[in-house]
Amino acid sequence: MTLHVYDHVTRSKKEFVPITPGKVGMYVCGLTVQDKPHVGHMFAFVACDMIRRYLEYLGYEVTHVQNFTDIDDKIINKAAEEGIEFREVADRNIELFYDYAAELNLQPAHHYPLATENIDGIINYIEKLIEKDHAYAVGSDVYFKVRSFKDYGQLSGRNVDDMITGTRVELDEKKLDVLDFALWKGAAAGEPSWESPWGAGRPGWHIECSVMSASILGDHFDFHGGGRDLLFPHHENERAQSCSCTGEKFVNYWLHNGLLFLGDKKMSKSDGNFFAMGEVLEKFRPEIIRFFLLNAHFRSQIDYSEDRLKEAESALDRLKRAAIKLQEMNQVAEKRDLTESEDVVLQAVTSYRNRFFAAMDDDFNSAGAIGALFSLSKELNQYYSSIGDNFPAMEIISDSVTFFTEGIEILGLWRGGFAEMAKSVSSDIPEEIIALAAERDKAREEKNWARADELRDELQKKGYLVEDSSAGTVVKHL
RNA sequence: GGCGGCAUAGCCAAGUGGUAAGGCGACGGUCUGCAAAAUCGUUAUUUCCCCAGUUCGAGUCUGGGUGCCGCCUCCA
Repeated sequence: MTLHVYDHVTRSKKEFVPITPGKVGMYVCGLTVQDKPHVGHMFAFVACDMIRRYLEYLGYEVTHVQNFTDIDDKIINKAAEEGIEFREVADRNIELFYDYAAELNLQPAHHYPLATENIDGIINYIEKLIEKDHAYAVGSDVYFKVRSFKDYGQLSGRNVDDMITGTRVELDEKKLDVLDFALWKGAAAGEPSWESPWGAGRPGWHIECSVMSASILGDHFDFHGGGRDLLFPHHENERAQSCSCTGEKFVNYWLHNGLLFLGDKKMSKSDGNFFAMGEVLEKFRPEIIRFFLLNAHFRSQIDYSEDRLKEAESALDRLKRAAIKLQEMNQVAEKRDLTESEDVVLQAVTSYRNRFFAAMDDDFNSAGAIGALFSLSKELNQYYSSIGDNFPAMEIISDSVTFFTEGIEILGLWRGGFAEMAKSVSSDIPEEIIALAAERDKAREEKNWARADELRDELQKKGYLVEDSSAGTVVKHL
Protein backbone atom coordinates (compact mmCIF):
# COMPACT_ATOMS: atom_id res chain seq x y z
CA MET A 1 0.00 0.00 0.00
CA THR A 2 1.18 3.47 -0.73
CA LEU A 3 -0.03 6.76 0.59
CA HIS A 4 -3.22 7.99 -1.03
CA VAL A 5 -4.54 11.49 -0.44
CA TYR A 6 -7.89 13.02 -1.22
CA ASP A 7 -7.63 15.84 -3.69
CA HIS A 8 -10.27 18.49 -3.55
CA VAL A 9 -10.10 19.59 -7.15
CA THR A 10 -10.72 16.12 -8.63
CA ARG A 11 -12.72 14.98 -5.59
CA SER A 12 -11.02 11.64 -5.39
CA LYS A 13 -8.18 9.93 -3.61
CA LYS A 14 -4.97 9.86 -5.57
CA GLU A 15 -1.64 8.26 -4.92
CA PHE A 16 0.69 10.77 -3.33
CA VAL A 17 3.50 11.77 -5.67
CA PRO A 18 5.77 14.55 -4.41
CA ILE A 19 6.77 17.31 -6.80
CA THR A 20 10.40 16.85 -5.83
CA PRO A 21 11.31 13.26 -4.93
CA GLY A 22 11.86 12.88 -1.20
CA LYS A 23 10.62 16.36 -0.35
CA VAL A 24 7.31 17.85 0.65
CA GLY A 25 6.19 21.47 0.80
CA MET A 26 3.27 22.11 3.10
CA TYR A 27 1.53 25.41 3.70
CA VAL A 28 -1.02 25.69 6.47
CA CYS A 29 -3.35 28.64 6.71
CA GLY A 30 -2.80 29.98 10.16
CA LEU A 31 -4.73 32.34 12.32
CA THR A 32 -5.99 35.79 11.72
CA VAL A 33 -4.93 36.93 15.15
CA GLN A 34 -7.77 39.15 16.22
CA ASP A 35 -8.69 36.97 19.18
CA LYS A 36 -7.68 34.02 21.36
CA PRO A 37 -7.30 30.73 19.50
CA HIS A 38 -10.14 28.31 20.17
CA VAL A 39 -10.30 24.52 20.00
CA GLY A 40 -11.53 24.55 16.42
CA HIS A 41 -8.48 26.48 15.29
CA MET A 42 -6.15 24.17 17.09
CA PHE A 43 -7.86 21.17 15.51
CA ALA A 44 -6.67 22.31 12.09
CA PHE A 45 -3.11 22.50 13.35
CA VAL A 46 -3.29 19.18 15.16
CA ALA A 47 -4.52 17.54 11.95
CA CYS A 48 -1.71 19.09 9.90
CA ASP A 49 0.83 18.12 12.55
CA MET A 50 -0.30 14.51 12.40
CA ILE A 51 -0.02 14.60 8.62
CA ARG A 52 3.43 16.10 8.76
CA ARG A 53 4.58 13.52 11.30
CA TYR A 54 3.41 10.72 9.06
CA LEU A 55 5.09 12.19 5.99
CA GLU A 56 8.31 12.49 7.97
CA TYR A 57 7.93 8.92 9.18
CA LEU A 58 7.68 7.89 5.53
CA GLY A 59 11.04 9.59 5.01
CA TYR A 60 10.05 12.83 3.35
CA GLU A 61 11.87 16.00 4.17
CA VAL A 62 8.96 18.28 4.96
CA THR A 63 9.07 22.06 4.84
CA HIS A 64 6.16 23.19 6.95
CA VAL A 65 4.99 26.79 6.71
CA GLN A 66 2.24 28.31 8.81
CA ASN A 67 1.41 31.96 8.52
CA PHE A 68 -0.15 34.52 10.81
CA THR A 69 -2.40 37.09 9.22
CA ASP A 70 -1.55 39.93 11.58
CA ILE A 71 -3.31 42.80 9.88
CA ASP A 72 -6.96 43.00 8.90
CA ASP A 73 -10.15 44.92 9.68
CA LYS A 74 -11.01 42.92 12.75
CA ILE A 75 -7.62 43.33 14.32
CA ILE A 76 -7.84 47.04 13.69
CA ASN A 77 -11.30 47.20 15.25
CA LYS A 78 -10.22 45.20 18.24
CA ALA A 79 -7.26 47.48 18.82
CA ALA A 80 -9.47 50.56 18.49
CA GLU A 81 -11.92 49.10 21.01
CA GLU A 82 -9.17 48.59 23.53
CA GLY A 83 -7.33 51.76 22.66
CA ILE A 84 -4.08 49.97 21.85
CA GLU A 85 -1.93 49.40 18.78
CA PHE A 86 -2.96 46.64 16.36
CA ARG A 87 0.51 45.16 16.91
CA GLU A 88 -0.28 44.45 20.56
CA VAL A 89 -3.46 42.61 19.70
CA ALA A 90 -1.70 40.51 17.09
CA ASP A 91 1.32 39.71 19.22
CA ARG A 92 -0.55 38.62 22.30
CA ASN A 93 -2.66 36.19 20.28
CA ILE A 94 0.37 34.87 18.46
CA GLU A 95 1.99 34.18 21.83
CA LEU A 96 -1.11 32.28 22.94
CA PHE A 97 -0.91 30.16 19.82
CA TYR A 98 2.68 29.20 20.59
CA ASP A 99 1.72 28.22 24.15
CA TYR A 100 -1.13 26.02 23.03
CA ALA A 101 0.89 24.54 20.20
CA ALA A 102 3.50 23.36 22.68
CA GLU A 103 0.86 21.88 24.96
CA LEU A 104 -0.77 20.02 22.12
CA ASN A 105 2.55 18.53 21.08
CA LEU A 106 2.67 20.30 17.72
CA GLN A 107 6.03 20.22 16.04
CA PRO A 108 6.98 23.83 15.34
CA ALA A 109 6.60 24.81 11.70
CA HIS A 110 9.84 25.65 9.91
CA HIS A 111 8.53 29.09 9.05
CA TYR A 112 5.90 31.31 10.63
CA PRO A 113 5.68 34.24 8.20
CA LEU A 114 3.72 37.35 9.10
CA ALA A 115 1.67 39.33 6.62
CA THR A 116 3.12 42.60 7.92
CA GLU A 117 6.67 41.42 7.29
CA ASN A 118 5.88 40.71 3.67
CA ILE A 119 4.38 43.99 2.55
CA ASP A 120 7.01 44.59 -0.16
CA GLY A 121 6.45 41.13 -1.56
CA ILE A 122 2.71 41.69 -1.51
CA ILE A 123 3.04 44.98 -3.37
CA ASN A 124 5.27 43.40 -6.02
CA TYR A 125 2.85 40.56 -6.40
CA ILE A 126 -0.08 42.90 -6.89
CA GLU A 127 1.89 44.90 -9.44
CA LYS A 128 2.53 41.71 -11.35
CA LEU A 129 -1.16 40.87 -11.32
CA ILE A 130 -1.99 44.34 -12.64
CA GLU A 131 0.61 43.97 -15.40
CA LYS A 132 -0.95 40.70 -16.45
CA ASP A 133 -4.35 42.33 -16.47
CA HIS A 134 -5.69 40.19 -13.64
CA ALA A 135 -6.13 43.16 -11.34
CA TYR A 136 -6.91 46.87 -11.46
CA ALA A 137 -6.62 49.84 -9.21
CA VAL A 138 -9.52 52.10 -8.36
CA GLY A 139 -8.30 55.06 -6.38
CA SER A 140 -6.24 53.64 -3.54
CA ASP A 141 -7.86 50.19 -3.72
CA VAL A 142 -6.81 47.31 -5.93
CA TYR A 143 -9.13 44.50 -6.97
CA PHE A 144 -8.62 41.08 -8.45
CA LYS A 145 -10.54 40.43 -11.68
CA VAL A 146 -12.28 37.20 -10.94
CA ARG A 147 -13.45 36.60 -14.49
CA SER A 148 -9.90 36.84 -15.79
CA PHE A 149 -9.16 33.46 -14.20
CA LYS A 150 -11.07 30.90 -16.20
CA ASP A 151 -10.83 28.13 -13.57
CA TYR A 152 -12.34 30.28 -10.86
CA GLY A 153 -14.74 28.16 -8.80
CA GLN A 154 -13.11 24.86 -9.66
CA LEU A 155 -11.76 24.28 -6.17
CA SER A 156 -14.91 25.04 -4.22
CA GLY A 157 -17.21 23.64 -6.89
CA ARG A 158 -19.21 26.61 -8.03
CA ASN A 159 -19.47 28.62 -11.20
CA VAL A 160 -19.29 32.35 -11.42
CA ASP A 161 -22.65 32.80 -13.08
CA ASP A 162 -24.48 30.97 -10.30
CA MET A 163 -22.76 33.18 -7.82
CA ILE A 164 -24.24 36.34 -9.22
CA THR A 165 -27.74 35.04 -8.67
CA GLY A 166 -26.68 34.10 -5.17
CA THR A 167 -28.35 36.20 -2.56
CA ARG A 168 -25.49 37.66 -0.68
CA VAL A 169 -23.02 39.14 -3.08
CA GLU A 170 -22.53 42.67 -1.89
CA LEU A 171 -22.58 45.57 -4.24
CA ASP A 172 -19.64 47.86 -4.32
CA GLU A 173 -19.65 50.55 -6.91
CA LYS A 174 -15.91 50.81 -7.13
CA LYS A 175 -15.57 47.30 -8.47
CA LEU A 176 -15.91 46.51 -12.16
CA ASP A 177 -17.58 43.24 -11.31
CA VAL A 178 -19.39 42.28 -8.11
CA LEU A 179 -17.30 39.11 -7.87
CA ASP A 180 -13.99 40.94 -7.69
CA PHE A 181 -12.24 41.04 -4.35
CA ALA A 182 -9.72 43.38 -2.77
CA LEU A 183 -5.99 42.84 -3.05
CA TRP A 184 -5.13 46.17 -1.46
CA LYS A 185 -7.28 48.44 0.66
CA GLY A 186 -6.66 52.14 0.97
CA ALA A 187 -6.37 53.24 4.58
CA ALA A 188 -8.78 55.55 6.30
CA ALA A 189 -7.29 58.26 8.50
CA GLY A 190 -5.71 56.86 11.64
CA GLU A 191 -5.59 53.26 10.42
CA PRO A 192 -2.31 51.36 10.30
CA SER A 193 -0.96 51.55 6.78
CA TRP A 194 1.99 50.99 4.48
CA GLU A 195 3.05 53.09 1.51
CA SER A 196 2.28 51.67 -1.90
CA PRO A 197 2.01 52.79 -5.53
CA TRP A 198 -1.74 53.22 -4.84
CA GLY A 199 -1.28 55.24 -1.70
CA ALA A 200 -1.22 54.30 1.95
CA GLY A 201 -3.08 51.10 2.70
CA ARG A 202 -2.94 47.47 3.76
CA PRO A 203 -3.20 44.12 2.05
CA GLY A 204 -6.58 42.49 1.52
CA TRP A 205 -7.24 39.07 2.93
CA HIS A 206 -6.02 36.19 0.66
CA ILE A 207 -3.09 37.89 -1.02
CA GLU A 208 -0.71 37.37 1.91
CA CYS A 209 -1.02 33.59 1.60
CA SER A 210 -0.28 33.57 -2.12
CA VAL A 211 2.81 35.69 -1.52
CA MET A 212 4.18 33.96 1.56
CA SER A 213 3.68 30.42 0.31
CA ALA A 214 5.43 31.23 -2.94
CA SER A 215 8.31 33.03 -1.27
CA ILE A 216 9.16 30.00 0.85
CA LEU A 217 7.83 26.96 -0.98
CA GLY A 218 7.84 28.19 -4.57
CA ASP A 219 4.96 28.71 -6.97
CA HIS A 220 3.84 25.09 -6.95
CA PHE A 221 3.91 22.90 -3.85
CA ASP A 222 2.43 19.70 -2.47
CA PHE A 223 0.02 20.31 0.40
CA HIS A 224 -2.12 23.18 1.49
CA GLY A 225 -4.03 22.82 4.73
CA GLY A 226 -6.72 24.69 6.58
CA GLY A 227 -10.25 24.44 7.84
CA ARG A 228 -13.10 23.47 5.58
CA ASP A 229 -14.54 26.93 6.02
CA LEU A 230 -11.56 28.42 4.21
CA LEU A 231 -12.43 26.56 1.03
CA PHE A 232 -14.51 29.49 -0.11
CA PRO A 233 -13.71 32.24 -0.53
CA HIS A 234 -10.20 32.16 0.93
CA HIS A 235 -8.63 29.22 -0.84
CA GLU A 236 -10.54 29.79 -4.05
CA ASN A 237 -9.23 33.34 -4.16
CA GLU A 238 -5.74 32.36 -3.16
CA ARG A 239 -5.67 29.82 -5.95
CA ALA A 240 -6.98 32.36 -8.44
CA GLN A 241 -4.26 34.87 -7.49
CA SER A 242 -1.46 32.34 -7.53
CA CYS A 243 -2.38 30.60 -10.77
CA SER A 244 -2.99 33.92 -12.50
CA CYS A 245 0.31 35.33 -11.36
CA THR A 246 2.50 32.34 -12.13
CA GLY A 247 0.57 30.54 -14.84
CA GLU A 248 1.37 27.35 -12.99
CA LYS A 249 -0.53 24.83 -10.99
CA PHE A 250 -0.58 26.02 -7.37
CA VAL A 251 -1.24 23.15 -4.97
CA ASN A 252 -1.37 19.40 -5.56
CA TYR A 253 -3.42 18.32 -2.55
CA TRP A 254 -5.75 20.48 -0.49
CA LEU A 255 -6.14 19.24 3.06
CA HIS A 256 -9.38 20.59 4.46
CA ASN A 257 -10.15 19.49 7.97
CA GLY A 258 -13.75 19.21 9.10
CA LEU A 259 -15.11 21.81 11.43
CA LEU A 260 -15.58 21.54 15.14
CA PHE A 261 -19.15 22.00 16.28
CA LEU A 262 -20.45 23.18 19.57
CA GLY A 263 -24.08 22.36 20.18
CA ASP A 264 -25.49 22.34 16.70
CA LYS A 265 -23.41 25.19 15.40
CA LYS A 266 -19.93 25.60 14.08
CA MET A 267 -17.41 26.97 16.52
CA SER A 268 -16.72 30.44 15.34
CA LYS A 269 -14.92 33.47 16.62
CA SER A 270 -17.26 35.90 14.99
CA ASP A 271 -20.49 34.75 16.60
CA GLY A 272 -19.01 33.91 19.97
CA ASN A 273 -19.88 30.23 19.72
CA PHE A 274 -16.62 28.72 20.87
CA PHE A 275 -14.50 27.43 23.68
CA ALA A 276 -11.24 29.27 24.01
CA MET A 277 -8.35 26.86 24.04
CA GLY A 278 -7.28 28.11 27.44
CA GLU A 279 -10.63 27.24 29.00
CA VAL A 280 -10.53 23.72 27.66
CA LEU A 281 -6.97 23.21 28.82
CA GLU A 282 -8.05 24.08 32.34
CA LYS A 283 -10.42 21.14 32.30
CA PHE A 284 -8.60 18.52 30.26
CA ARG A 285 -4.99 17.55 29.86
CA PRO A 286 -3.70 18.48 26.40
CA GLU A 287 -3.05 14.89 25.34
CA ILE A 288 -6.72 14.12 25.95
CA ILE A 289 -7.73 16.95 23.65
CA ARG A 290 -5.32 15.81 20.99
CA PHE A 291 -6.53 12.23 21.27
CA PHE A 292 -10.13 13.39 21.03
CA LEU A 293 -9.39 15.39 17.89
CA LEU A 294 -7.53 12.58 16.16
CA ASN A 295 -10.05 9.90 17.03
CA ALA A 296 -12.12 10.72 13.95
CA HIS A 297 -11.00 11.23 10.39
CA PHE A 298 -9.63 14.74 10.05
CA ARG A 299 -11.97 15.63 7.21
CA SER A 300 -15.09 14.85 9.20
CA GLN A 301 -17.02 17.21 11.39
CA ILE A 302 -16.53 16.72 15.13
CA ASP A 303 -18.97 17.67 17.84
CA TYR A 304 -17.25 19.17 20.83
CA SER A 305 -18.65 18.25 24.22
CA GLU A 306 -17.26 17.60 27.65
CA ASP A 307 -18.86 14.16 27.67
CA ARG A 308 -16.93 13.23 24.54
CA LEU A 309 -13.73 14.53 26.12
CA LYS A 310 -14.34 12.50 29.27
CA GLU A 311 -14.79 9.43 27.11
CA ALA A 312 -11.56 10.28 25.37
CA GLU A 313 -9.89 10.52 28.77
CA SER A 314 -11.02 7.01 29.73
CA ALA A 315 -9.93 5.65 26.39
CA LEU A 316 -6.52 7.29 26.52
CA ASP A 317 -5.99 6.04 30.07
CA ARG A 318 -6.51 2.54 28.78
CA LEU A 319 -3.82 3.09 26.20
CA LYS A 320 -1.50 4.56 28.80
CA ARG A 321 -1.90 1.55 31.07
CA ALA A 322 -1.12 -0.69 28.15
CA ALA A 323 2.07 1.32 27.55
CA ILE A 324 3.11 1.06 31.19
CA LYS A 325 2.49 -2.67 31.27
CA LEU A 326 4.31 -3.19 28.00
CA GLN A 327 7.32 -1.32 29.33
CA GLU A 328 7.31 -3.50 32.45
CA MET A 329 7.15 -6.61 30.36
CA ASN A 330 9.97 -5.28 28.23
CA GLN A 331 12.22 -5.42 31.32
CA VAL A 332 11.61 -9.10 31.92
CA ALA A 333 11.01 -10.53 28.44
CA GLU A 334 13.18 -13.52 27.62
CA LYS A 335 14.71 -14.61 24.39
CA ARG A 336 13.36 -18.01 23.48
CA ASP A 337 11.46 -19.95 20.85
CA LEU A 338 7.80 -19.16 20.59
CA THR A 339 5.13 -21.66 21.44
CA GLU A 340 2.43 -22.31 18.90
CA SER A 341 -0.02 -19.98 20.57
CA GLU A 342 2.67 -17.32 20.86
CA ASP A 343 3.16 -17.56 17.12
CA VAL A 344 -0.47 -16.61 16.75
CA VAL A 345 0.03 -13.63 19.06
CA LEU A 346 3.05 -12.48 17.09
CA GLN A 347 1.08 -12.68 13.86
CA ALA A 348 -1.71 -10.67 15.43
CA VAL A 349 0.76 -7.96 16.49
CA THR A 350 2.02 -7.80 12.94
CA SER A 351 -1.47 -7.62 11.51
CA TYR A 352 -2.40 -4.71 13.82
CA ARG A 353 0.70 -2.89 12.75
CA ASN A 354 -0.23 -3.45 9.11
CA ARG A 355 -3.69 -2.17 9.84
CA PHE A 356 -2.24 0.95 11.45
CA PHE A 357 -0.21 1.81 8.37
CA ALA A 358 -2.95 0.87 5.94
CA ALA A 359 -5.18 3.37 7.76
CA MET A 360 -2.55 6.11 7.69
CA ASP A 361 -1.88 5.43 4.01
CA ASP A 362 -5.57 5.91 3.35
CA ASP A 363 -5.76 9.70 3.50
CA PHE A 364 -4.20 9.90 6.96
CA ASN A 365 -6.95 7.99 8.75
CA SER A 366 -5.81 8.53 12.31
CA ALA A 367 -9.04 7.07 13.72
CA GLY A 368 -8.44 3.72 12.07
CA ALA A 369 -4.82 3.85 13.19
CA ILE A 370 -5.79 4.49 16.81
CA GLY A 371 -8.11 1.48 16.61
CA ALA A 372 -5.14 -0.68 15.71
CA LEU A 373 -3.27 0.53 18.82
CA PHE A 374 -6.21 -0.49 20.99
CA SER A 375 -6.33 -3.88 19.33
CA LEU A 376 -2.67 -4.32 20.14
CA SER A 377 -3.30 -3.36 23.75
CA LYS A 378 -6.04 -5.90 24.15
CA GLU A 379 -4.01 -8.62 22.46
CA LEU A 380 -1.16 -7.97 24.88
CA ASN A 381 -3.40 -8.00 27.95
CA GLN A 382 -4.74 -11.36 26.87
CA TYR A 383 -1.22 -12.59 26.27
CA TYR A 384 -0.02 -11.55 29.74
CA SER A 385 -2.86 -13.39 31.39
CA SER A 386 -2.26 -16.46 29.23
CA ILE A 387 1.37 -16.82 30.35
CA GLY A 388 0.57 -16.51 34.06
CA ASP A 389 3.80 -16.13 36.04
CA ASN A 390 6.06 -16.99 33.12
CA PHE A 391 8.14 -14.36 31.39
CA PRO A 392 6.87 -13.08 28.05
CA ALA A 393 8.72 -13.88 24.85
CA MET A 394 11.15 -11.21 23.69
CA GLU A 395 10.05 -11.40 20.07
CA ILE A 396 6.46 -10.49 20.84
CA ILE A 397 7.38 -7.76 23.30
CA SER A 398 9.99 -6.11 21.15
CA ASP A 399 7.74 -6.06 18.08
CA SER A 400 5.01 -4.59 20.22
CA VAL A 401 7.29 -1.93 21.66
CA THR A 402 8.40 -1.00 18.17
CA PHE A 403 4.86 -0.66 16.92
CA PHE A 404 3.61 1.18 19.99
CA THR A 405 6.53 3.60 19.82
CA GLU A 406 5.92 4.33 16.13
CA GLY A 407 2.20 4.72 16.66
CA ILE A 408 2.49 7.18 19.53
CA GLU A 409 5.14 9.20 17.73
CA ILE A 410 3.30 9.39 14.40
CA LEU A 411 0.07 10.49 16.01
CA GLY A 412 1.91 12.62 18.55
CA LEU A 413 -0.35 11.21 21.25
CA TRP A 414 2.07 11.83 24.09
CA ARG A 415 4.72 14.46 24.62
CA GLY A 416 7.99 12.59 24.91
CA GLY A 417 6.57 9.63 23.01
CA PHE A 418 6.21 6.08 24.23
CA ALA A 419 8.97 6.39 26.81
CA GLU A 420 7.16 9.21 28.62
CA MET A 421 3.78 7.59 28.21
CA ALA A 422 5.04 4.36 29.76
CA LYS A 423 6.11 6.12 32.95
CA SER A 424 3.73 5.41 35.77
CA VAL A 425 2.03 8.25 37.55
CA SER A 426 3.24 8.41 41.13
CA SER A 427 4.59 11.91 41.10
CA ASP A 428 3.97 14.72 43.57
CA ILE A 429 2.15 12.92 46.34
CA PRO A 430 2.92 14.76 49.62
CA GLU A 431 4.81 13.04 52.41
CA GLU A 432 1.84 13.26 54.72
CA ILE A 433 -0.32 11.29 52.30
CA ILE A 434 2.31 8.65 51.75
CA ALA A 435 2.58 8.26 55.53
CA LEU A 436 -1.17 7.78 55.87
CA ALA A 437 -1.17 5.21 53.09
CA ALA A 438 1.65 3.36 54.80
CA GLU A 439 -0.23 3.38 58.08
CA ARG A 440 -3.23 1.94 56.29
CA ASP A 441 -1.10 -0.80 54.74
CA LYS A 442 0.07 -1.70 58.22
CA ALA A 443 -3.49 -1.87 59.51
CA ARG A 444 -4.41 -4.10 56.61
CA GLU A 445 -1.50 -6.40 57.38
CA GLU A 446 -2.84 -6.70 60.90
CA LYS A 447 -6.32 -7.28 59.44
CA ASN A 448 -7.56 -4.26 61.33
CA TRP A 449 -10.19 -3.51 58.65
CA ALA A 450 -12.00 -0.84 60.65
CA ARG A 451 -8.83 1.20 61.00
CA ALA A 452 -7.91 0.61 57.34
CA ASP A 453 -11.29 1.85 56.13
CA GLU A 454 -11.10 4.85 58.39
CA LEU A 455 -7.75 5.79 56.89
CA ARG A 456 -9.08 5.27 53.40
CA ASP A 457 -11.92 7.70 54.15
CA GLU A 458 -9.49 10.19 55.57
CA LEU A 459 -7.33 10.02 52.46
CA GLN A 460 -10.38 10.46 50.31
CA LYS A 461 -11.34 13.59 52.23
CA LYS A 462 -7.91 14.96 51.48
CA GLY A 463 -8.50 14.29 47.81
CA TYR A 464 -6.65 11.03 47.30
CA LEU A 465 -7.88 7.70 46.07
CA VAL A 466 -6.39 4.46 47.35
CA GLU A 467 -6.12 1.48 45.08
CA ASP A 468 -4.96 -1.86 46.41
CA SER A 469 -3.36 -3.90 43.69
CA SER A 470 -1.25 -7.02 43.71
CA ALA A 471 1.77 -4.84 42.96
CA GLY A 472 1.22 -2.70 46.05
CA THR A 473 -0.85 0.21 47.21
CA VAL A 474 -1.26 3.06 44.80
CA VAL A 475 -2.36 6.52 45.86
CA LYS A 476 -3.89 8.76 43.22
CA HIS A 477 -4.98 12.34 43.10
CA LEU A 478 -8.75 12.51 42.68
C1' G B 1 -32.26 29.20 -5.39
C1' G B 2 -26.96 27.15 -6.54
C1' C B 3 -23.01 23.73 -4.92
C1' G B 4 -21.35 19.97 -1.65
C1' G B 5 -21.33 16.47 2.42
C1' C B 6 -23.31 12.93 5.79
C1' A B 7 -26.80 8.67 7.51
C1' U B 8 -22.99 2.00 10.77
C1' A B 9 -25.03 -0.69 18.11
C1' G B 10 -27.33 3.18 24.01
C1' C B 11 -23.30 7.02 22.62
C1' C B 12 -18.66 8.13 19.70
C1' A B 13 -16.42 5.95 15.44
C1' A B 14 -13.29 2.89 11.41
C1' G B 15 -14.63 0.25 7.37
C1' U B 16 -10.28 -0.43 0.21
C1' G B 17 -17.57 -5.76 -3.27
C1' G B 18 -16.08 -11.38 -0.11
C1' U B 19 -17.72 -13.90 7.66
C1' A B 20 -19.63 -5.79 10.67
C1' A B 21 -12.24 -2.41 13.62
C1' G B 22 -11.88 0.15 17.94
C1' G B 23 -13.39 3.27 22.15
C1' C B 24 -17.03 4.88 25.92
C1' G B 25 -21.17 2.97 28.56
C1' A B 26 -23.98 -1.28 30.33
C1' C B 27 -24.21 -6.29 32.09
C1' G B 28 -21.60 -10.85 33.82
C1' G B 29 -16.93 -13.30 35.65
C1' U B 30 -11.76 -13.01 37.89
C1' C B 31 -8.91 -10.48 41.54
C1' U B 32 -9.91 -8.10 46.47
C1' G B 33 -11.11 -8.31 53.85
C1' C B 34 -14.86 -4.98 51.63
C1' A B 35 -14.49 -1.44 48.00
C1' A B 36 -12.05 0.87 44.14
C1' A B 37 -8.93 0.07 40.21
C1' A B 38 -7.44 -3.40 36.77
C1' U B 39 -8.45 -7.40 33.64
C1' C B 40 -11.39 -11.08 30.86
C1' G B 41 -16.11 -12.11 28.56
C1' U B 42 -20.89 -10.51 26.51
C1' U B 43 -23.03 -6.40 24.00
C1' A B 44 -25.21 -4.76 15.30
C1' U B 45 -25.47 -12.19 12.07
C1' U B 46 -34.47 -10.63 10.72
C1' U B 47 -27.75 -6.15 10.15
C1' C B 48 -25.15 -0.80 8.22
C1' C B 49 -31.93 5.37 6.97
C1' C B 50 -35.76 3.41 3.08
C1' C B 51 -36.90 1.30 -1.96
C1' A B 52 -35.24 -0.63 -6.44
C1' G B 53 -31.03 -2.28 -9.48
C1' U B 54 -25.96 -4.33 -10.96
C1' U B 55 -23.29 -8.79 -8.97
C1' C B 56 -22.19 -15.59 -7.37
C1' G B 57 -21.84 -11.92 -3.41
C1' A B 58 -23.32 -4.78 -1.61
C1' G B 59 -22.45 -1.14 4.58
C1' U B 60 -19.25 -0.62 0.29
C1' C B 61 -21.23 0.31 -6.76
C1' U B 62 -25.80 2.60 -9.67
C1' G B 63 -30.71 5.01 -9.71
C1' G B 64 -34.73 6.99 -6.80
C1' G B 65 -36.60 8.53 -2.01
C1' U B 66 -36.31 10.37 3.22
C1' G B 67 -33.76 12.88 7.05
C1' C B 68 -29.83 15.85 8.96
C1' C B 69 -25.77 19.26 7.99
C1' G B 70 -22.24 22.66 5.63
C1' C B 71 -20.80 26.48 2.05
C1' C B 72 -22.62 30.46 -1.17
C1' U B 73 -20.88 36.89 4.39
C1' C B 74 -15.90 37.16 8.38
C1' C B 75 -14.33 32.22 9.80
C1' A B 76 -9.34 26.87 11.28
